[in-house]
Amino acid sequence: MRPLFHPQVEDVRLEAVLHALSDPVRVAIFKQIASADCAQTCQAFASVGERTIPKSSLSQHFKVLREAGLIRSERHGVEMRNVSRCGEIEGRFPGLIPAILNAHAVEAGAA
Amino acid sequence: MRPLFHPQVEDVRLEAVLHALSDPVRVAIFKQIASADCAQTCQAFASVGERTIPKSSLSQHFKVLREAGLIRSERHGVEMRNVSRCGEIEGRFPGLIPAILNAHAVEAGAA
DNA sequence: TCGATAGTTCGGGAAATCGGAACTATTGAA
DNA sequence: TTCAATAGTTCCGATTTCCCGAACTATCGA
Repeated sequence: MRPLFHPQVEDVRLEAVLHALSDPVRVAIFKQIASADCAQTCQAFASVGERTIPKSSLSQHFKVLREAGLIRSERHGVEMRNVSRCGEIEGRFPGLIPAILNAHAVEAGAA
Repeated sequence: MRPLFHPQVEDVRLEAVLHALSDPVRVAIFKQIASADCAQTCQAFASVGERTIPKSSLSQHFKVLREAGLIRSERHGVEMRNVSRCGEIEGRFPGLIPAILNAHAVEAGAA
């Protein structure tokens, strides 16, 4: 099991961020992590909306979010704790994440 | 040749917008269309940076941007004129496009 | 040491992407 | 008109990426 890779803030690529958030499951995960006041485990997302996500897929989704620089994952005992890196990204791409989260909210509200 | 499809503003999906802009060729195209003061033809993007883009791929890229609601394409004689729909999208997802274009500029500047 | 839990990795089938070749639409000559 | 040229689109096969079940790894608590 190779160690988890987290890019430095200055290496975060816009392309990777947009790609990571262009998937409904991943935005849902990211949104919850970004708005939670405590770290979220992967397990917490075994189902998103009505869909059940197999854990291999879930693991891949977390990897994409992590390697895009959107979240930070740390092992604590048997589980993984995920926190958002919104603050750091805000420094690099001001307004980007808030605008995306807001757009997501607009869409959910209007639909 | 089926007619070009343009979604209504209220049908523009965040997911589609982010996906469309998560490709380097497409952001480059969109950025130029968004900042141009006159309509751009597809032909104008036969090469992006150093790469030469085959026209079948170019056509697909324009289709993705168009169906995501980011640009409007209109046939004028033998050529296609493309303009951005930034204004409309700003009404639906405030701040989203400016934040993405700004992030793109940041990246190009820092690299 | 064993069993349980939480994730990761592997591998094969499904879906999206790329690009060359053929096709369509429009214009401007001859 | 017909023909050639230009600008895009569509088709289709090859490559790449994505999805998810099965097997594997790591850590903890009996």
